[in-house]
Amino acid sequence: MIMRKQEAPAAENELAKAVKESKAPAISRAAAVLRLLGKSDAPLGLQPISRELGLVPSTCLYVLRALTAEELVNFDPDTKRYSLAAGVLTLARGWLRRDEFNSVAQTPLDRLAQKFNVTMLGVEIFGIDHIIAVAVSQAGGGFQLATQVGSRFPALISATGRCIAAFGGHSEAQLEARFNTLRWEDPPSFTEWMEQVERTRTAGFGIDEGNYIGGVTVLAAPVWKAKGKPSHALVAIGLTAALQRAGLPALQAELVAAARGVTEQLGG
Amino acid sequence: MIMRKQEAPAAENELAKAVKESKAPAISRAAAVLRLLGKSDAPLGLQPISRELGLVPSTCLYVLRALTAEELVNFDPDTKRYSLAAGVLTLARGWLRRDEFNSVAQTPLDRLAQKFNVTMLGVEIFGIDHIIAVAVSQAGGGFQLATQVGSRFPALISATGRCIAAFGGHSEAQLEARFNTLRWEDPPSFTEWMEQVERTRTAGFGIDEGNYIGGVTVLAAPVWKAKGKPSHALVAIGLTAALQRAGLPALQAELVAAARGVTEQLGG
DNA sequence: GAATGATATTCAATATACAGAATGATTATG
DNA sequence: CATAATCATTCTGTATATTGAATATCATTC
Repeated sequence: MIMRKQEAPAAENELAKAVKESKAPAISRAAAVLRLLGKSDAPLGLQPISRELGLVPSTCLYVLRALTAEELVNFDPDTKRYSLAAGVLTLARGWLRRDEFNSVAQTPLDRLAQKFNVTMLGVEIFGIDHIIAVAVSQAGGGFQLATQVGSRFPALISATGRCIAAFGGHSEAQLEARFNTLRWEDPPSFTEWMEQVERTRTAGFGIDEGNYIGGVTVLAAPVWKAKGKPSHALVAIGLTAALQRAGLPALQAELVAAARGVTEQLGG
Repeated sequence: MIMRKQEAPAAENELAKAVKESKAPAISRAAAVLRLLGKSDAPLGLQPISRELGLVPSTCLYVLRALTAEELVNFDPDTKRYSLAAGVLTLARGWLRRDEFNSVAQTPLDRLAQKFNVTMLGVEIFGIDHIIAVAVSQAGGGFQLATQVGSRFPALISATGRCIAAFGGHSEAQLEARFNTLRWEDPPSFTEWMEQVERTRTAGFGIDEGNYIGGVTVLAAPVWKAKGKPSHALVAIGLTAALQRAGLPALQAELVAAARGVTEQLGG
């Protein structure tokens, strides 16, 4: 009996390509396993992992064992389930310690969060594909948001997206293709959005008023590490109503000024 | 001409062993590279990396390329230097999101940090070898300490060490061997220390008064995820003088109570 | 500015990591 | 409780990842 594979799980195709093209395929597999375990809400057994990633179980087992030996993965011998281990935190700490943007941006983020009682993010931009929150500051203490560091978002979403569209040097065709994949709570039309992008270019900051999340306003100002495309952005997030009381124009001005300050400190 | 290798760098021997014994040696190499880049204060070129880890340059290059493709490593084409990339943050976020201890412990940590104006840590215990800070709370806002998540310490150091010695079920010979490798600012003798360990066993918490760091008092109370050895600990850190004013006995009692509460929530 | 040293990168032979089948171990089911 | 079904794990031949030498590229020194 001959059967064709019914459908390939999302992660499988990319991974297969990465494995083929790399001269160290085990590393691509390992990274895929780590990401899968990071996404999963519960520890996973060998089979679900290998199935989801399209890996041969025996190969997958060796990968998991190697990762366990490196303390990047935890193995529970009773349930035979795997999960991320605390070792990944140590790597993250190494990154935080050394990232220039992170150390330079933290102070202004804290200041603006305090002054305007908003949540502030510093994000790193990865082309037109996605952005990652690399620094967070939140008024009122609440430490739970610290875990948001490392969050990934589509590049073109919300206020940061308008900045990337405005300053990233991408063609309108590219932008539209990407734009159509986005999920908003209250989506703007592409032409509306392009107008806003145009305004972002002249104003020097992007604004999202309830598109991404209803009742929430997001501001973003680009930061340059070097000439060319912006490498990072400073982001302010607050309830639309509260922001209007706190003085939106003042926040806009200070956000842009802070982004310019960070850019200068980074030598951009 | 025949030459013997002069001396093996610290990391090299362990790595060589891990590579030999694993069925996925590329993963051990990748992990070693990531850790090296995490420790380094500046981006590194191919040669320094391969030299330090005892890897063949071409192999090392392939490892770095694979890690770069996975966005765990950044490559600067101008300087040809490698550094950690923000991808490691995303992994860490996956861990933080899902770790049971982390989510259960954060609230009591925040509460104690506020009430006694101390820095609170939640640490995960990795046998007699080392511990990793997995949660942090600090009074007075100061966000810079958030980057301390992921820090590694020797298991037997300071107050946590007394807990691990008291409840970990290790033999005195094991303990003494490890103890002798520790670095303290004001080292206790082994017999002094064993007395303190004994007291820790009866009191249910460990205390370090200026041994680890002069003028700083550290308290630690063990947390059990399952019967047997403690899996985590809650740690309070403060200036000795300030702690005495704030009421050390009260903090001790509340710390032990909090640890017991966390243990219960974890089903230990 | 030529020459030297160091570095990154490609290339071809081979030791070995990996795929797939076979075996144990464990859990579900009638 | 027996039997099936699923899962984790060991085993073995082979495609290939790794190695070490060769080449290319860059920086440094005289």
